[in-house]
Amino acid sequence: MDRRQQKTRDAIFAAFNGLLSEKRYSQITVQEIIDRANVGRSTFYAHFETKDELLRATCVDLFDHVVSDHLSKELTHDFSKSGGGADSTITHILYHLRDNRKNIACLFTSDSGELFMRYFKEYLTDVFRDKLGSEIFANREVPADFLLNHISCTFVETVNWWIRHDMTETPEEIERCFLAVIRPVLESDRTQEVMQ
Amino acid sequence: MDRRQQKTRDAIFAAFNGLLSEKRYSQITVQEIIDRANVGRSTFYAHFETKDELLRATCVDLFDHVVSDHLSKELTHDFSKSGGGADSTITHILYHLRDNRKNIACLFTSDSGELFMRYFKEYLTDVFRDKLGSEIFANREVPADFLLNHISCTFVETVNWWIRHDMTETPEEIERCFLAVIRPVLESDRTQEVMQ
DNA sequence: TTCACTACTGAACATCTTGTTCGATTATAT
DNA sequence: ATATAATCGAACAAGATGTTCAGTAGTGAA
Repeated sequence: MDRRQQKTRDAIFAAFNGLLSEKRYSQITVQEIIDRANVGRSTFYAHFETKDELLRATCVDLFDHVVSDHLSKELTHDFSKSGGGADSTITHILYHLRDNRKNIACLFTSDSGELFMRYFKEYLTDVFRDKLGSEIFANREVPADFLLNHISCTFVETVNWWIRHDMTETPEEIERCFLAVIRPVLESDRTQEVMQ
Repeated sequence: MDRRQQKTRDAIFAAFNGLLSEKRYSQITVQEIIDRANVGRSTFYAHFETKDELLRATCVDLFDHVVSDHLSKELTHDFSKSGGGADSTITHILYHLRDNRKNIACLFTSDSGELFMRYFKEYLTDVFRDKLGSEIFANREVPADFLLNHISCTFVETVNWWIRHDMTETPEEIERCFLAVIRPVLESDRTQEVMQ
């Protein structure tokens, strides 16, 4: 990729991130972004069709950064009775989220929050679909995509709750909360299977 | 209240609802609303400071209409093992939601969806806090407000999933899905209490 | 009915935002 | 060195927001 493109893109991201920590998303104008990024107006629109697309791109970048390191691992282990704890994938993701607190908190709060959460959910749903063994969703009382949706929504809402608490809890405690409301669901059906 | 005020307010709500079923929230302008409501520009701003406030007021009206009939009942029964089914409060709320499908679906989809869901969650959290016995949240492995948040988020996400499925499932099936992911959580701790 | 309020009207206005266009300029890769 | 691609930035049309204000007309109470 042309260095100029990369530079422009980086400058826009940086400007946007800076602004995002100062004011609410809907208050940020394209004008402010290009002023701070020091790029021409037409250049901005050559890179992003709308401000929402810039937000989406920002989110995807962030998710990739936070999650990608752990994508190689299977996630199924985390949800099993024996899994979880300090070395689990989920805990690592939570640590990453806390490290990126400055960026993420301002995306979650204010009025970009809803969009951010939607993007986060969509991203996580894809991750969980790929990385959770399909047998987890099989033979359930509820439709597979309902359960998948429930798991990713619950994760995002858990993180959201954490951030609203200023991330005072440790990642381990948050994982415990998350698993406390997800595992019983997965196990309750397992029980049924055994009982059948 | 002055009849004129009420008339104006109703006209604005009606116009807004009509527009909401035709186009996305962010595409709707104040100009269109006042044209259709047939009120003066300054009148609109005398009633609502912003378009978002109008949306919020619309949502609250809707929630009250959908939920208020059942606010007198205790909700705790729904979550118990014996509760639920055709005569439960939750099923009734789901029926109401389906009856108001035309209004609600267009609030859920499109770009008002995120805001709508936030308002819905806030509203439901208040309802659940008041109407669920406090003992449900006591002595849990997870903080009470985490659990409360989880329940209301799960309900809203369940409804959201339902609407994305064009409400093809029956309210009873949806209640079953909702309870299938909530009850095991409430019971898993109960088990712990017994084991203690 | 009268009368003091209160709400509505609607045009006009300043201001801001978006997204596009285009000729000139500058950096890049080979 | 040169063709190519990216950027610049001013100018523009279109349209939205929110305010102001003088005039008009319902409303409720006496």
